[in-house]
Amino acid sequence: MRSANSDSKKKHRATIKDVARASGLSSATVSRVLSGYEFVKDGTRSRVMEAVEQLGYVASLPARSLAGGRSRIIGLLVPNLDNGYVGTITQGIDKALSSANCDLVLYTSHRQPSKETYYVNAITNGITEGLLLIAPQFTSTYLAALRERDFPYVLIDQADPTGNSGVVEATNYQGAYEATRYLCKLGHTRIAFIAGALKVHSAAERLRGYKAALAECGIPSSKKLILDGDYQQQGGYEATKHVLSNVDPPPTAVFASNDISAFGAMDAAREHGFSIPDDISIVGFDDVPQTSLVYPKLTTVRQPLEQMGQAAAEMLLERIEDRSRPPQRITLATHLVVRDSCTPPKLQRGERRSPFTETGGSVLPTN
Amino acid sequence: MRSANSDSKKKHRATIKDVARASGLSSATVSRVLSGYEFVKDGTRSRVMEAVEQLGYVASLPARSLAGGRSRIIGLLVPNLDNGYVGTITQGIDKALSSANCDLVLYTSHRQPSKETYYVNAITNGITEGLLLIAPQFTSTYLAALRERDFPYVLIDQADPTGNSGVVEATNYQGAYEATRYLCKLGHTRIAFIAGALKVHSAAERLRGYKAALAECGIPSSKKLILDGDYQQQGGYEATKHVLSNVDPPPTAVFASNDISAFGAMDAAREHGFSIPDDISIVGFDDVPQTSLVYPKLTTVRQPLEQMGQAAAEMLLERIEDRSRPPQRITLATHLVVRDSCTPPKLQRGERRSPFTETGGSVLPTN
DNA sequence: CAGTGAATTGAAAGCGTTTACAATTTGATG
DNA sequence: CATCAAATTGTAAACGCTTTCAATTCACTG
Repeated sequence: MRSANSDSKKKHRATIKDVARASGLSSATVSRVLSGYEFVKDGTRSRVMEAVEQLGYVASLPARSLAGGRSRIIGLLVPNLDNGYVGTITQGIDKALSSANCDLVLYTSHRQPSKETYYVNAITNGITEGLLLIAPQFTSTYLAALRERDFPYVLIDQADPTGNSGVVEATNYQGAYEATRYLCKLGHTRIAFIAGALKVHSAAERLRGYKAALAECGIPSSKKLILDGDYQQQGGYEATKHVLSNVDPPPTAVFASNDISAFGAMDAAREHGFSIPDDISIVGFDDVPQTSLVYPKLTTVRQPLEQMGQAAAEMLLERIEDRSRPPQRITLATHLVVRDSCTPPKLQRGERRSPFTETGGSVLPTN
Repeated sequence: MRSANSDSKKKHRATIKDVARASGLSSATVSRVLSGYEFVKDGTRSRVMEAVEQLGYVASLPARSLAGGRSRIIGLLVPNLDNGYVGTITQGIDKALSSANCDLVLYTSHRQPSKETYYVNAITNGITEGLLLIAPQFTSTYLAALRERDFPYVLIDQADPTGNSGVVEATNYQGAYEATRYLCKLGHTRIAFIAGALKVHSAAERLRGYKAALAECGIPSSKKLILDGDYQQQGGYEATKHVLSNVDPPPTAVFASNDISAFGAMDAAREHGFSIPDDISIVGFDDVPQTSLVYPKLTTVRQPLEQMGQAAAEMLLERIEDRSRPPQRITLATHLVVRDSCTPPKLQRGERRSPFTETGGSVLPTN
């Protein structure tokens, strides 16, 4: 109604045929030029490019991928978006993908809580060439379907029990070990541990690291100090609340399986009248951006989230190029980042300072 | 190589023809059933559904959208992902989209810094049915291209100068006005303002609100107290650093155009030896999740980010359904959320407390 | 029981690419 | 100059779906 073009005809976007016509070639040749085929005359190539430029032509994604070409779209399955964790990883993914000229489709895993398989079906039947999964909980359901389709995917911060998947993770065991050891060396002997969702591989590894460090420092690990958690702030809060009111004497330090639950622990400690770090030391895991926003700044184990995202995206791209390549596993190093949330414990009546007092390990300078 | 199927043949995913064959109908009928066409016999419908179920059939997205069907994919153009701002909005978008059974393709705007138009071309030629833009800076370039294609889109937290776009935003002017007024009523008379990137509409509005409140409270606004900012933490830090060292007497309060730059202001204030809120009050804008993580908890103007995302997604969906619908504009209310970062100013020698002392306005209870 | 319009289904034409396959050119060789 | 392989381009067949168009079937009406 409101159009008043000279040519009339609703302006259709340019198709490959338009380019072919404009350059006096066949659409096959145009396609070849555009997909970088080798055997095209230079003159032809430039004629095509000129027409493309002039018409503002961009290939239709659906058509291209229907015809078997590459869609250059990668799927990303995330559990949520509200904390920096996923955002930071995604940043890395985006970096790698944008240099490979790929786009990202976001899937949130809460979406079809029941029928995961259907969901995976939907993803793999889409325009997506591959899938990145950030710390998925239901690996078994997903992975079976994915592999059955021979669909390229990479797990981020989660292991595949069968070991058949591409995986990018960090040294969870080692990181937890170092953090716990750090607390021991500060003189803490009652160190509570807030576990993550234990079906997630990283959570189990961190627990292992915690126990190992305790053992090495000659501190018996106590069931009462190992608390259930779920990687959420609320969970960290409740666990800490519980341990402070029910365990006597209370722990002098809390090692939370991730930063988010460490934030919850901080809340609970303060609510309990404890000041951080004077009355209780707190350590987190991940080093999400918020760690240096909280007060006091949180000492934590840095997981190179952005790099992990980047590495995973690159791995996926390689798998897409070469389907035969066997699944790799990349483990990136974690580092303890010492900030302001830890200090040696106050001595209670009758307590002696533990023999470990030097600091050690691969400790990064304060940030 | 490793397959051992009875039928052999690399297992192709089921197509519509397979379903047709399995149900003894034509693919046209299957298509009709699947797209909810009205005039299909109940018996037919159930035969189709059965076959679909049995084969685990999911329609191919590329094929469907090539053929003119709906792809149910929405594009989202974001400036970045590292702060909670975008994440929270996206959460809302995701909520609305998932109830409409749509997926999300993520585009980051830094990607093609030079040729935006090409970028828009690429987006609109893709599988995307519509586009959501979060606070885009280069509206003019984008919008022209978008409108020329008659491509449905909605702006979030950014206005279109020409007023031809669907827009979802918050009461920026009003929010800034209330926050400033709140500071005035606490007794502050030297209130610094850290501006946002002024090409973003919201930033300009917030500045307007600040000035208006000052005027109403009879406080002359001073150029020296209006600082350049860019909505980034670093910018807030530098602006505050600057104003504290170069303006005498220094401001007793800082109103930052968004939370992120308020965090920067907090850093700078502390670095300058000021304690918050005793020596200086600070107010932010947005109410990102981090606000209650920082110490002291930040008093801020809450922008209903999640709701904004949701509203925008819904608006876009409507526009897609009915292209003729004129562009709407939704403005959601902001509220001042009082936390711990503000207090009446300490009186300097010779100063009198300002006449405004009651609190007022639409103030939400502390959180 | 013929007639009529609605309900129901099928056949086949695209949608815009990619990609065998085939045809034509070109260049070098003998 | 004939010959052969390589280089270059075109033709046309998919890809898997939606959607006209037409055909068939139904349910009534008169």
